[in-house]
Amino acid sequence: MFTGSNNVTMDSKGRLAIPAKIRDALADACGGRIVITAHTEDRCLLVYPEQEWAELQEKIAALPNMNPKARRIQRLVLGYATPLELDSNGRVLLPQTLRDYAQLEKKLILVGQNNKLELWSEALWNSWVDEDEPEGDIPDAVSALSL
Amino acid sequence: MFTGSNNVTMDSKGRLAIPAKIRDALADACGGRIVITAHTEDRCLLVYPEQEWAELQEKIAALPNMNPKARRIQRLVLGYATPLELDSNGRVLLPQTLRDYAQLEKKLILVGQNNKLELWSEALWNSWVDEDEPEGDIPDAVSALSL
DNA sequence: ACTAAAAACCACTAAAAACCACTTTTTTCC
DNA sequence: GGAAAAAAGTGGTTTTTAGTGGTTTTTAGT
Repeated sequence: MFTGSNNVTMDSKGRLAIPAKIRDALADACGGRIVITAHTEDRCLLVYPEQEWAELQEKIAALPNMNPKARRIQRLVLGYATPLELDSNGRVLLPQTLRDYAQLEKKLILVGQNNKLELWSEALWNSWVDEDEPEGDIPDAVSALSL
Repeated sequence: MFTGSNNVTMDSKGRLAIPAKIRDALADACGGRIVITAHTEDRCLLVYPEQEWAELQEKIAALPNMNPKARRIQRLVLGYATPLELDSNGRVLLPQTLRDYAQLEKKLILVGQNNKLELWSEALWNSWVDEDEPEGDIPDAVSALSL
């Protein structure tokens, strides 16, 4: 399980060093075989261990694709999904299209989210943290929460 | 299965180099024999392995063609469908009518969508990605999703 | 038969992948 | 607490492969 956040840096070739602790967790979870894709609701990337991804991929592929909302999710999630492996120094090379989608530059934040990780541009992460509370319905499960 | 997206360029003759990884996947799936046609809901092209296309073609042909929506789908999908082969350098030559339909210029994006690929003009892809969320019904299967 | 366009072929350039070396930080042992 | 060793992170170099552009040959149409 992944928790906690890390500052990471992307070099000029788009290589990203995975922090050693997360690297170990990934080695346990999936032998370092991961899939990175787009988040549909925010401009950030999702990092999945291979098996986690396989389950999600099936669910997404099964959505009714004449529905616009479902088609949007399919296009983005399947369309950006890229299997990646760590190089000999524990780095991954992020494809240009993923860098573009999440507006990644040098300074990034890698955020643990239990079964996956999120990868944000530091600037977008900070402005998301500063954002006002979202409007709209609050599900019962959220109202019932007690931190 | 096709996932992930690639920047590709079309040269002045309308030739399009298929990225090596996708080329390999296509070689497995269909020996490089593909069919390209129009997408009915967006101005982009669909790239199918031969067998996938054969199945789809039957379904489309079987639609009730007194219905306007069905007739539209038939005209576009069957009408633009073109079998193509890769040249010795792994490129396909896109017919002018397909280029026109999808407003393809030099810079394109090739997007994996599991059993097929989508080919977009980079400009149209970017404006689609930036578009607001679609209105309308959200299927239960979508609401229940958790990325 | 001649012209024009399209297909096949060939050569070069550029980008990606693998490799290697160095710097900095952390940990352990004295 | 300090020094040494190990691990982690960073950057650059080389090699290979993929992508790009141009040239020639064939085919088809007039």
